[in-house]
Amino acid sequence: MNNRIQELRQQRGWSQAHLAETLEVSRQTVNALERGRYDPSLPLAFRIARLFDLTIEDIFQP
Amino acid sequence: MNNRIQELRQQRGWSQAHLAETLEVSRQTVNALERGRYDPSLPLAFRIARLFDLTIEDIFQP
DNA sequence: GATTTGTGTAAAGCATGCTTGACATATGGC
DNA sequence: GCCATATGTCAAGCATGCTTTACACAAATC
Repeated sequence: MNNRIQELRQQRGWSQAHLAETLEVSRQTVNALERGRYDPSLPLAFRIARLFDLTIEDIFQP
Repeated sequence: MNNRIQELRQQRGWSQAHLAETLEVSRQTVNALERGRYDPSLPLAFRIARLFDLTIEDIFQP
Protein backbone atom coordinates (compact mmCIF):
# COMPACT_ATOMS: atom_id res chain seq x y z
CA MET A 1 0.00 0.00 0.00
CA ASN A 2 1.49 3.32 -1.12
CA ASN A 3 1.12 6.49 0.90
CA ARG A 4 1.93 10.19 0.70
CA ILE A 5 3.19 10.64 4.26
CA GLN A 6 6.71 11.71 3.36
CA GLU A 7 5.45 14.20 0.77
CA LEU A 8 2.92 15.72 3.19
CA ARG A 9 5.48 15.88 6.00
CA GLN A 10 8.13 17.56 3.86
CA GLN A 11 5.61 20.09 2.52
CA ARG A 12 5.29 21.24 6.12
CA GLY A 13 9.03 21.20 6.83
CA TRP A 14 8.69 18.65 9.62
CA SER A 15 11.24 16.03 10.68
CA GLN A 16 10.21 12.40 11.09
CA ALA A 17 10.75 12.87 14.83
CA HIS A 18 8.40 15.85 14.96
CA LEU A 19 5.70 13.99 13.03
CA ALA A 20 6.14 10.99 15.31
CA GLU A 21 5.60 13.13 18.42
CA THR A 22 2.49 14.71 16.92
CA LEU A 23 1.06 11.31 16.02
CA GLU A 24 2.15 9.80 19.35
CA VAL A 25 4.13 7.00 17.76
CA SER A 26 7.85 6.27 17.67
CA ARG A 27 10.17 7.83 15.11
CA GLN A 28 10.91 4.33 13.81
CA THR A 29 7.22 3.85 13.08
CA VAL A 30 7.05 7.02 10.98
CA ASN A 31 10.18 5.95 9.13
CA ALA A 32 8.76 2.48 8.48
CA LEU A 33 5.47 3.89 7.19
CA GLU A 34 7.19 6.35 4.85
CA ARG A 35 9.42 3.61 3.51
CA GLY A 36 6.47 1.28 3.03
CA ARG A 37 7.73 -1.41 5.40
CA TYR A 38 4.20 -1.91 6.73
CA ASP A 39 0.78 -0.25 6.78
CA PRO A 40 -0.49 1.67 9.80
CA SER A 41 -3.31 0.36 11.96
CA LEU A 42 -6.70 1.87 11.14
CA PRO A 43 -6.67 4.15 14.23
CA LEU A 44 -3.24 5.48 13.27
CA ALA A 45 -4.39 5.99 9.67
CA PHE A 46 -7.23 8.13 11.04
CA ARG A 47 -4.82 10.22 13.14
CA ILE A 48 -2.58 10.78 10.10
CA ALA A 49 -5.53 11.81 7.92
CA ARG A 50 -6.86 14.23 10.49
CA LEU A 51 -3.45 15.78 11.06
CA PHE A 52 -3.06 16.58 7.38
CA ASP A 53 -6.76 17.48 7.06
CA LEU A 54 -7.27 14.87 4.34
CA THR A 55 -9.20 11.62 4.01
CA ILE A 56 -7.59 8.23 4.43
CA GLU A 57 -8.31 7.64 0.75
CA ASP A 58 -6.37 10.83 -0.11
CA ILE A 59 -3.25 9.63 1.67
CA PHE A 60 -3.23 5.85 1.19
CA GLN A 61 -3.53 4.07 -2.15
CA PRO A 62 -4.13 0.30 -1.89
CA MET B 1 -13.63 2.30 16.95
CA ASN B 2 -17.32 1.95 15.95
CA ASN B 3 -18.34 0.71 12.52
CA ARG B 4 -21.47 0.18 10.44
CA ILE B 5 -20.57 -3.23 9.03
CA GLN B 6 -23.51 -5.11 10.52
CA GLU B 7 -25.97 -2.46 9.40
CA LEU B 8 -24.61 -2.41 5.85
CA ARG B 9 -24.53 -6.20 5.67
CA GLN B 10 -28.09 -6.60 6.92
CA GLN B 11 -29.35 -3.94 4.50
CA ARG B 12 -28.20 -6.29 1.76
CA GLY B 13 -29.62 -9.42 3.36
CA TRP B 14 -26.23 -11.10 3.61
CA SER B 15 -25.05 -13.59 6.22
CA GLN B 16 -21.76 -13.09 8.03
CA ALA B 17 -20.46 -16.11 6.14
CA HIS B 18 -21.37 -14.60 2.78
CA LEU B 19 -19.73 -11.28 3.64
CA ALA B 20 -16.63 -13.13 4.85
CA GLU B 21 -16.31 -14.99 1.55
CA THR B 22 -16.69 -11.78 -0.43
CA LEU B 23 -14.02 -10.05 1.65
CA GLU B 24 -11.79 -13.13 1.62
CA VAL B 25 -11.57 -13.35 5.40
CA SER B 26 -12.92 -15.90 7.87
CA ARG B 27 -16.45 -15.74 9.23
CA GLN B 28 -14.98 -15.25 12.71
CA THR B 29 -13.19 -12.14 11.51
CA VAL B 30 -16.44 -10.60 10.23
CA ASN B 31 -18.13 -11.48 13.51
CA ALA B 32 -15.30 -9.95 15.54
CA LEU B 33 -15.37 -6.74 13.48
CA GLU B 34 -19.15 -6.35 13.80
CA ARG B 35 -18.97 -6.96 17.53
CA GLY B 36 -16.11 -4.46 17.91
CA ARG B 37 -13.59 -6.95 19.25
CA TYR B 38 -10.87 -5.39 17.11
CA ASP B 39 -10.37 -3.06 14.18
CA PRO B 40 -9.58 -4.31 10.68
CA SER B 41 -6.20 -3.81 9.09
CA LEU B 42 -6.04 -0.86 6.70
CA PRO B 43 -6.09 -3.12 3.60
CA LEU B 44 -9.19 -4.91 4.88
CA ALA B 45 -10.85 -1.57 5.70
CA PHE B 46 -10.30 -0.57 2.07
CA ARG B 47 -11.88 -3.81 0.82
CA ILE B 48 -14.90 -3.26 3.06
CA ALA B 49 -15.32 0.34 1.92
CA ARG B 50 -15.09 -0.59 -1.74
CA LEU B 51 -17.54 -3.44 -1.37
CA PHE B 52 -20.17 -1.13 0.08
CA ASP B 53 -19.20 1.69 -2.27
CA LEU B 54 -18.49 4.04 0.62
CA THR B 55 -15.41 5.72 2.07
CA ILE B 56 -13.57 4.34 5.07
CA GLU B 57 -14.68 7.45 6.94
CA ASP B 58 -18.31 6.61 6.12
CA ILE B 59 -18.05 3.18 7.69
CA PHE B 60 -15.63 3.59 10.59
CA GLN B 61 -15.92 6.22 13.32
CA PRO B 62 -12.84 6.55 15.54
C1' DG C 1 -37.60 -34.88 17.29
C1' DA C 2 -33.95 -34.28 13.77
C1' DT C 3 -31.72 -31.19 10.58
C1' DT C 4 -30.20 -26.88 8.68
C1' DT C 5 -28.84 -22.01 8.90
C1' DG C 6 -27.11 -18.11 11.32
C1' DT C 7 -24.63 -16.37 15.04
C1' DG C 8 -21.41 -16.18 19.20
C1' DT C 9 -17.32 -17.80 21.37
C1' DA C 10 -12.83 -20.17 22.73
C1' DA C 11 -8.02 -21.89 22.12
C1' DA C 12 -3.78 -22.15 19.69
C1' DG C 13 -0.83 -20.43 16.35
C1' DC C 14 1.13 -17.38 12.77
C1' DA C 15 1.63 -12.64 10.69
C1' DT C 16 1.72 -7.76 11.31
C1' DG C 17 2.03 -3.27 13.96
C1' DC C 18 4.51 -0.82 17.21
C1' DT C 19 7.89 -0.20 21.11
C1' DT C 20 12.68 0.71 23.16
C1' DG C 21 17.55 0.83 22.75
C1' DA C 22 21.25 0.93 19.96
C1' DC C 23 24.31 1.91 16.16
C1' DA C 24 25.63 3.87 11.36
C1' DT C 25 25.82 7.47 8.03
C1' DA C 26 25.26 12.05 6.05
C1' DT C 27 24.99 17.02 6.32
C1' DG C 28 25.63 21.68 8.21
C1' DG C 29 27.31 25.05 11.65
C1' DC C 30 30.70 26.20 14.86
C1' DG D 1 37.85 18.50 13.63
C1' DC D 2 33.75 18.45 16.55
C1' DC D 3 28.96 18.65 17.48
C1' DA D 4 24.03 18.52 16.54
C1' DT D 5 20.29 17.16 13.58
C1' DA D 6 18.05 14.05 10.38
C1' DT D 7 17.51 9.66 8.52
C1' DG D 8 17.94 4.46 7.98
C1' DT D 9 18.27 0.06 10.12
C1' DC D 10 18.50 -3.99 13.43
C1' DA D 11 17.09 -6.97 17.32
C1' DA D 12 14.04 -8.32 20.91
C1' DG D 13 9.68 -8.10 22.80
C1' DC D 14 4.76 -7.09 23.42
C1' DA D 15 0.07 -6.11 21.32
C1' DT D 16 -3.15 -6.72 17.68
C1' DG D 17 -5.20 -8.93 13.40
C1' DC D 18 -6.48 -13.06 11.36
C1' DT D 19 -6.59 -18.21 10.74
C1' DT D 20 -8.43 -23.03 11.66
C1' DT D 21 -10.95 -26.15 14.46
C1' DA D 22 -14.32 -26.82 17.45
C1' DC D 23 -18.42 -26.35 20.23
C1' DA D 24 -22.93 -24.08 21.82
C1' DC D 25 -27.39 -22.09 21.11
C1' DA D 26 -31.60 -20.24 18.74
C1' DA D 27 -34.91 -20.25 15.07
C1' DA D 28 -36.95 -22.34 11.06
C1' DT D 29 -38.13 -26.34 8.38
C1' DC D 30 -39.03 -31.02 7.71
